[in-house]
Amino acid sequence: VEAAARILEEEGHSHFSTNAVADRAGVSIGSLYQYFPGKDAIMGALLRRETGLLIAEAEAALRANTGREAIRILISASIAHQFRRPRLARLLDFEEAHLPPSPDTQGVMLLMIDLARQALMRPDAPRQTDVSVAARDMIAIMKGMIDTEGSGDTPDPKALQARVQRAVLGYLGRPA
Amino acid sequence: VEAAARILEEEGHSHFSTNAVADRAGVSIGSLYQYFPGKDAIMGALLRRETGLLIAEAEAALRANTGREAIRILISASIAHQFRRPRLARLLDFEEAHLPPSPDTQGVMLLMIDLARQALMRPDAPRQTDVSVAARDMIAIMKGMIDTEGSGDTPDPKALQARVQRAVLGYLGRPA
Amino acid sequence: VEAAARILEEEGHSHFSTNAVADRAGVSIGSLYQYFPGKDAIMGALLRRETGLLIAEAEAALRANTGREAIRILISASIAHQFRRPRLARLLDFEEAHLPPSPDTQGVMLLMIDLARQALMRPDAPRQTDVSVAARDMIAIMKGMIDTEGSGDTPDPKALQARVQRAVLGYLGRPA
Amino acid sequence: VEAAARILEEEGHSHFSTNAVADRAGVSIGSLYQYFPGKDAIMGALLRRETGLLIAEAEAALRANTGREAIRILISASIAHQFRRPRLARLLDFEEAHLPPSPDTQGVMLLMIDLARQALMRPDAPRQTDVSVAARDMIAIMKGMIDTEGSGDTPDPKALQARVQRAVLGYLGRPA
DNA sequence: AATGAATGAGGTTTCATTCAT
DNA sequence: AATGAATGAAACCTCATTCAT
Repeated sequence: VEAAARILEEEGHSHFSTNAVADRAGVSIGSLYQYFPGKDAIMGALLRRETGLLIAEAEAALRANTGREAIRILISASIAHQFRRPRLARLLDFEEAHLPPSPDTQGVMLLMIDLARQALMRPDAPRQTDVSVAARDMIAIMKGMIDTEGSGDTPDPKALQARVQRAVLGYLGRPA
Repeated sequence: VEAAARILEEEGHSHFSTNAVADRAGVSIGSLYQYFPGKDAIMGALLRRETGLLIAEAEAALRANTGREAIRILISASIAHQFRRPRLARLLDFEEAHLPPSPDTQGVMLLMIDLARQALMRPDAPRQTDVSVAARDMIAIMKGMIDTEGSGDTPDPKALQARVQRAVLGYLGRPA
Repeated sequence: VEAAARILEEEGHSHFSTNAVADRAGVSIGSLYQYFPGKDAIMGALLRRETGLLIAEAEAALRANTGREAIRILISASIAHQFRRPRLARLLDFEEAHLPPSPDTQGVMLLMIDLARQALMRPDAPRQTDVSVAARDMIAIMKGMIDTEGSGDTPDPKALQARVQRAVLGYLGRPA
Repeated sequence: VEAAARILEEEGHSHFSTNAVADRAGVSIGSLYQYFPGKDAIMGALLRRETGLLIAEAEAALRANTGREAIRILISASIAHQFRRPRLARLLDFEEAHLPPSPDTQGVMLLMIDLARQALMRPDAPRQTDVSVAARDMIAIMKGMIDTEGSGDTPDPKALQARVQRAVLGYLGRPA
């Protein structure tokens, strides 16, 4: 799985082949197929591994004391996720969107939206006309900003966090 | 080029092959190679063609009377672009981000950011500490929201325009 | 198709691969796939080609003047088929029996049985209690004897014809 | 060996792999290779095991009182063999014919022919011009009919025995 | 200028066999 | 004696590209 991750981030989507993964991992192609039923399964395992930490951190938002705190956690979890392995995170984002839907892999975006919705229903959160739509927009804003910053070459997580919060709270605080 | 577009939006990335494009276009593969040096060149031409209208519409922002009007135009141009051919726009977005960077193809994002910057420098626009950063964020927010809405199945350009404006103006109007 | 035939008869079933066929035919593997959609299609084409003459000759039985003459024709067509390319005929027999059933390829045996039935319904043919069963048995007897002789090393079509006729007429002439 | 048999008859020739056999047998692939030198050896052992009973029953023909009785025994032994495990018998038939010839495995047919010859030399058997040829034809007829019936879906051993006897005795009783 | 047959590197996957444990 | 992870040749097939016509 780590071999797959490295190929994706260092060589890009088009060099991601089962042979390349086996080579990188230092095992034979036959061994690769003893642990994964096929190419997609490798992608799937990588996706699950990479999103695992994001999900775990994002779910900490559920245990926050306030809605604003929950939102902060969602943002910082997303930023941390993106900054751990920027190129990889972006490529996997695309895979997630274009893979055959499955509860296992397709769900990160939906889960994030759901967490956002729960945060927005806290009493201290800015009241929204349609919480579902607001949650979706919120995640979309975060994603857009974090992805864009991630592709730049002078990433600054601290500053990014401040700006994303500004955007999200600006959106939420403004009447629809 | 139109054949390439149709294959992408109807059959997806994995069916996009030079032979398929030639077939769709009703010409021989040989002829295809007399007009394009290779597969990437076809993608590039499509990318330029598709972003052409977006750029033209977005540049109308330069001729707006006010900064707010310019921002509205940038947003509506982006939404119109996305809604013209939703699937195609999303796929090309990915290609744009992952193709070998070239001034020709990678430039749309940069151009949009530049237009946003000019809009933010109008006297009536909300004053920003760092106009370049704000312009980049603004475009990132737009992109994020428009892309996400585009993947849903009940797209509503009018409502989307309102929400994107809410997000952008919310961000811009809030102190950094 | 001829390359496929030669591989089967000279090297056997286990050496029959798309690469081997392409090699034998003196073309690249890519070219092979421009003419056949897959491995099975090559087998299918070979099967049709090889059984074509058998069927044509066997159908001459329909135009025979008497039932006995029709039977003679069925036998001689089968023998001629087997003696043209003995090993190939035997291997294709197996393929026919084990390929996914399709009217195109599965039908030879059934067609032969049907022709036999029509022959048995001629007025001069030995009367049978159950013509369908007799026809099936008749073809089975022919097949068994011709296959066995074909795998020997001193094949003698003339003598074989006489013996198969003896077997078939012996069976038909004997009360059930 | 029984695992091999089950795979062949339940899943067919294409699922017959050493790993599958080991799995079915509930042993490791390593253990399999301690008892059999290779894949072919497994096939060979199965072939010998399956033909063992056929041979034993067929050899009872030697102890029959009359030639006609011996012939009846040969036929019923063959039918019993086919009906015990129809699909398996047919698949092994093919293997037998296409494996590298060896006295061990290729011999069943020859043995049957020899038994038939001995039966034909009994005083009460229909006199034949060439006993060897007649014996070979006799076995070929039996094989052809039994194999064909075996591939149908309404097998009836009793009726088949009657028809095979009719064919064999019809052949033997008719002047060459 | 147009054609499309031909090419072959390279992709995914299977499976008979080995060998360190 | 038993295990099963590891191997890699080889199978099927695709597709970007070339080039003689």
